[in-house]
Amino acid sequence: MIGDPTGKNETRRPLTRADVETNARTYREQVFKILDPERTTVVFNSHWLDKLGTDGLIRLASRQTVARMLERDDFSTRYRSGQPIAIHEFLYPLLQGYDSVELRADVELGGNDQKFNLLVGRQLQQAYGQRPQCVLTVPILEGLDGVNKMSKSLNNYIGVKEPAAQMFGKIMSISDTLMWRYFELLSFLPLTQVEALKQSVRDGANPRDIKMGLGVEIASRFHGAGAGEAARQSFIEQFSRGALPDDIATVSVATPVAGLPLARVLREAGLVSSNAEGARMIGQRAVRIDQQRVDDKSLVLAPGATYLLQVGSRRHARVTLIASA
RNA sequence: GGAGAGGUACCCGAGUGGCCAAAGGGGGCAGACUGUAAAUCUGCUGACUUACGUCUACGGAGGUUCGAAUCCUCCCCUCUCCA
Repeated sequence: MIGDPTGKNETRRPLTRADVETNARTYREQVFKILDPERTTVVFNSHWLDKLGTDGLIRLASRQTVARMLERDDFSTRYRSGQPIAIHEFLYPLLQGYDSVELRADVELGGNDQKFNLLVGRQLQQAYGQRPQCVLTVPILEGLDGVNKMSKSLNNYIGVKEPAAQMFGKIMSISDTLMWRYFELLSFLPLTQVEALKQSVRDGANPRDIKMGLGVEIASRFHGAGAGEAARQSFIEQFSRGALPDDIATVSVATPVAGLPLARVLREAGLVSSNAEGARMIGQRAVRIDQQRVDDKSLVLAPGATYLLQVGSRRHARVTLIASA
């Protein structure tokens, strides 16, 4: 119920039990996209941490010093700059390290931002008379923005459960520079081949096409080879030729006989978050009905018809206006 | 425990009685240009309303005032220095 303070330059608030359970469910779904469920055991550290009690916690805490804690970069930064560090944040690495003790871990895998926590695990294992685990860290992948690490809360991520077309599209949206980083960290291509691709771009190849290759590889990995190639095809259809995606959501909107202003229809269809935003989008010439650009904010749509509505180039819905009493 | 500084929209940050739905920047979104790249230019960026306008919002609760982000009281929180 303690969030990892890693990388956060601010105090982390404790999570509720319900938060943890929902998160765990999601993690499980995601990780089994990659790991074999038959050969995987999922354990909750609450099994042993709940039993720890005040006594155990104090014993555990006695194994670690404040000086050592402050070696950690984000803690020392915050400490020096006078920002608060709550005590429970010190507990996090301790408890995570204790997991290694309980599991008698041989290897712990984590992002390189986890190095400190992983090393605490080694130290605690030694303190409890165990052979310290090996620690394997991997570089952290930057998110789609190329700046922050990929994270859901920053909305700069590609989800492992997302449809192939969406994965492909997101890969295409990253910058040409960032693409190489994704090649290194995500692609199974040997680095020598990645280097060869870089050279080909320097020799005049269109980076877009190289990026498509990456998109196919990623989409295929989670959805099968056919799906990756199909994603590439529909991407070309959609964006290079201006065609529409084929998986447009269909929505019904209850409409009074007198009709509903376009901005509200957009809101009801979930294409914008408020009527005001809808009106703004219309004003900015971002809205299309049946492929026709609309800039009349006072347009009212009558019930009984189905329209293809678009906001910008990425938001579409097929909307049926159903007469309501 | 003592002294001081501060809490403004997604973030940073200006604003010390009306011209404030609140400067400026960042971020985001949209348009142009493109390759859903980068760079650049332009616009938008609280909600409801076709609109006039109404409501909500400057840490919280009260108060002063015709009128408060701005003044007063109490409370909460953060930071700095000292103990």
